[in-house]
Amino acid sequence: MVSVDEQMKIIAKGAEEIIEKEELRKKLQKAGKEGRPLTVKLGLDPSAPDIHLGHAVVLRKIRQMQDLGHRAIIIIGDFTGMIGDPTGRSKARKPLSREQVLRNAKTYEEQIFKILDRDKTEVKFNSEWLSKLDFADIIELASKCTVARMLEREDFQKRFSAHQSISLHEFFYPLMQGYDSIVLKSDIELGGTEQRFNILMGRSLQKDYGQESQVAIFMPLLEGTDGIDKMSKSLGNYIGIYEPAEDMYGKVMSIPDDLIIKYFELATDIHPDELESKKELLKKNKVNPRDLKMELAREITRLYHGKEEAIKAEEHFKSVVQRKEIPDDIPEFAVPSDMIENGTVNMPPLMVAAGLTSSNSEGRRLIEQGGVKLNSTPVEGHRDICIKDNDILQVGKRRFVKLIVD
RNA sequence: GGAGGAGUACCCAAGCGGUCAAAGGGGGCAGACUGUAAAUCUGUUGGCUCAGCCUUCGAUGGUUCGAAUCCGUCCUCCUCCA
Repeated sequence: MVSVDEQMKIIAKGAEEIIEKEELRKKLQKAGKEGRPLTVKLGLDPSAPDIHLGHAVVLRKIRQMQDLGHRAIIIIGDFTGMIGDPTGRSKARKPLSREQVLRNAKTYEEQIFKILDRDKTEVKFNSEWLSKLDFADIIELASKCTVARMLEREDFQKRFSAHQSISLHEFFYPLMQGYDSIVLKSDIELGGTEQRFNILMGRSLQKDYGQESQVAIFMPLLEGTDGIDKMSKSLGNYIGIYEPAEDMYGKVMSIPDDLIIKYFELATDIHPDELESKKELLKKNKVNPRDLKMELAREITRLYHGKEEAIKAEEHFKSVVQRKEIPDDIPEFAVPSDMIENGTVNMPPLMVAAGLTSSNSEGRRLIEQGGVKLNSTPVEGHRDICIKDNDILQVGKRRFVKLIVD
């Protein structure tokens, strides 16, 4: 069994805030003595089913706790999903349809086990208990929270003072999420910082229902590859956990240098001591940030694709990006015979046909800018370009096609 | 229900009768450089059979030699009042 101090250290790595640290220590001590695991709860809102490294921050933290012997309960908020979390919203969310929720939930389930330990995880839908509450139960639950307390929330506050509508049922979102904690008797609940209100509600509700309060652990938001905004699919700055190893590696290499440590902290499972030594190396300029970033890219890729794939992705990066070589496995494109005339070809339409560009004009521009290469030689002019079987056509740094000519 | 305002390219945003394929910024892409697909610098960013032509400024119908710009109708969004 790992010592309590060591556990505290690992759990605290990267966490923005833990409420309360001392309670956590006591829980860990007690659990250690009784030889039982702690129950860690994470609620997932079934509205965005594509998991990227940003979502993975909390999941990784849970995985770290699982590796310390604790167990996780993942709540798929199928019932709460019908209300929609009002957090950060300036308007009431559109409720999701029943089918939509179920479909998303299923996708989630498939994805989370790329990170979590299946043997130490239980997945539950909160409709299981929430749909069974009768009106008297709901009144009792609602009596535990005052209107003033509810309105403390910044998002409600704003909407209220701006005279925007807040439906009563939106007040129930935090209550329901808190009720989940009561049913599960959770010891710890994890969430992003934006979950502060909801998770703290769980703490006070558990106390009201005669339970020991859960410890709240808040994880910070992870910035996307642009280094500015939080990672999100709609901003296009995300690294999905299902992306091919090469893309994942490359995308990590494209993050700004000053995010390297944060990524190590939040997107990998490396030990806190190791993290410290990396910080130290970087601070004292004892390491080239590039090398550290390559290590990061390898580590993240390894987590989702395994060691072998990660090494391959690194090799690919070194050869294609650093040494500007041509990779081995290039997709082939059979050039339609009607595009060839006396062994020559009109280049822009060929690039469109091969899926390298989206219009002839774009292709022309790229050629003029020297971004198109045939067998490593920049293409000059658009028409009457000689091609032969097995020629390598390259657009930009990393789009390649092998031309097949009969 | 009443009164005003706004809808412009991937996004934000200027333009308010011709010189507008439409300023500027962001983002994207490419090139150079480098210690990286970091940073920095430069170029580029509707389409085509490309010194020319075609289609675009919420939709539609007008006025005009000529409209993103003026007028009518419609749609969507915002603000204020009730």
